[in-house]
Amino acid sequence: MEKIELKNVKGTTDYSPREQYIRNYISDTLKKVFEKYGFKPLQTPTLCYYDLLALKYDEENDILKEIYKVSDQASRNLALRYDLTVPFAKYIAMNQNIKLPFKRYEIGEVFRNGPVKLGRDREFIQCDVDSVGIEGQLVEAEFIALYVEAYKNLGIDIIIKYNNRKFLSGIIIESGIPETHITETITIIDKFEKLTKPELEKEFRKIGISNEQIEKLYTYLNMEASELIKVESKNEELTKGIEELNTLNKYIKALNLSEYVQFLPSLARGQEYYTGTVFEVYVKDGSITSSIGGGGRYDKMITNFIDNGNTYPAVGISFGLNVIYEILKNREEFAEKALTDIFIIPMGTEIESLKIAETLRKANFKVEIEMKNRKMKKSLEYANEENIPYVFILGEDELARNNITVKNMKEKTQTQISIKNIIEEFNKIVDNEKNI
RNA sequence: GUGGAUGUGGCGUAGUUGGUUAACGCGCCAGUUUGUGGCACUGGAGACCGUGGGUUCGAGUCCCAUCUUCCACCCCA
Repeated sequence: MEKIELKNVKGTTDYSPREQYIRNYISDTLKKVFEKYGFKPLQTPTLCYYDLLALKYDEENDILKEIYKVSDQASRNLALRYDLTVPFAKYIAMNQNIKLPFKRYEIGEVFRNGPVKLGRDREFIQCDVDSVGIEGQLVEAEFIALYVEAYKNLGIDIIIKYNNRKFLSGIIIESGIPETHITETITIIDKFEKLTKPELEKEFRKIGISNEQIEKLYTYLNMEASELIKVESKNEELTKGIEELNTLNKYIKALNLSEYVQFLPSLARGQEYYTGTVFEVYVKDGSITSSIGGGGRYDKMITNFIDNGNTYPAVGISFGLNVIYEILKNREEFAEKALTDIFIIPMGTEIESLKIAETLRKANFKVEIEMKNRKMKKSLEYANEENIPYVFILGEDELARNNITVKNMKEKTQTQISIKNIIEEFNKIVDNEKNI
């Protein structure tokens, strides 16, 4: 047999038990919060028809180049999904009997055949929470509350920056920039925080925006949330955007969320499909500069996708699982976390040990048994490396007295407890040590 | 896609101006007497020096190509 070189496909990674434990912890924590807010789990296939994924786009679009194409034995043109939104829209289109509003979350693998760098794989997990069929800012405020609670449960302090796309396109029109330049202008505005003023002006001028227009734009981009009420305009888009922002602000205040949010008039988010409120979540202390979550309202996308005459207003947010993992991985609680509670070392008492293991497992302990006939020294070394807090030793001596030795690895103490009352007596030991 | 780096046992590295059996740390395995751990000591396994060509009496060390990984830019999640 020929030897092949072992390596992972570019842009994919293995996650070790320790790493995956943390990743599971993150998604478990998030799922609980999602369900608390009434979002239901939805699972869609990773394998799709290529035509479904390409539907929204023309041949020129970059995203098409990033789609992994595959085919089956019948030569069907298939592809791996590149996001969770298209499958979500597809699900709604295929199940038009579902009652709106519909709220779902999905955590799943998506694939993009694009550039690879730190924190950006070609196969990665996306975590999306969306509601469809609800207009207005109430649901948006609830998404902010959800963000706050979710990150609080993960122990991460955040600040949510928000803006409104109608406001954004409104101020562009108000500044006298032609409507044909809205998208390009937004792309530049998105860099507002990153670039210096001269750099920005250079970019603006490149697409033909005059200095006067730039100045006008700037007065809006430097605005505070409290100043929005004062703005008067005949521009319908701008008026609507401001109205939505003011409504959202009202809810934010009422829900006591003000300390977690910040109005940022230059926030755009890349996607063109957003139509109203947009959010972006950042770590409060700024230790990580890229966003750790984001989302917004996209009222047209599903509507256009389904195209059956009904409207499907939608709001959705996503969580950056990878960057959350990067934040959590160095925490001590995970580094030293024991994945097993009890390690049993049988000394010629394999059958009895297995029975005891079953008893302990029924009481919800995570139990491992030494299966190799190695020296006790080696077994203890293993327990030590794995940070397993308790080792049970069952030898002929103990068995003769119906006892088992319980060893506390950290305190280096050990005592014997009776096998018959093993759960109670062990719990007692654990409780006592907690009190110390 | 453009530009720049990188590639030596499982991991991190050393290998001087090309010259006999490629070194070190960590890890791994075994032992330091019998059923007790994180230390120490002793011994051991493990590398076609990314791959393919070339130069040379001789290459991990020089040349060419190729791949891998990484870092910028671009683009985005």
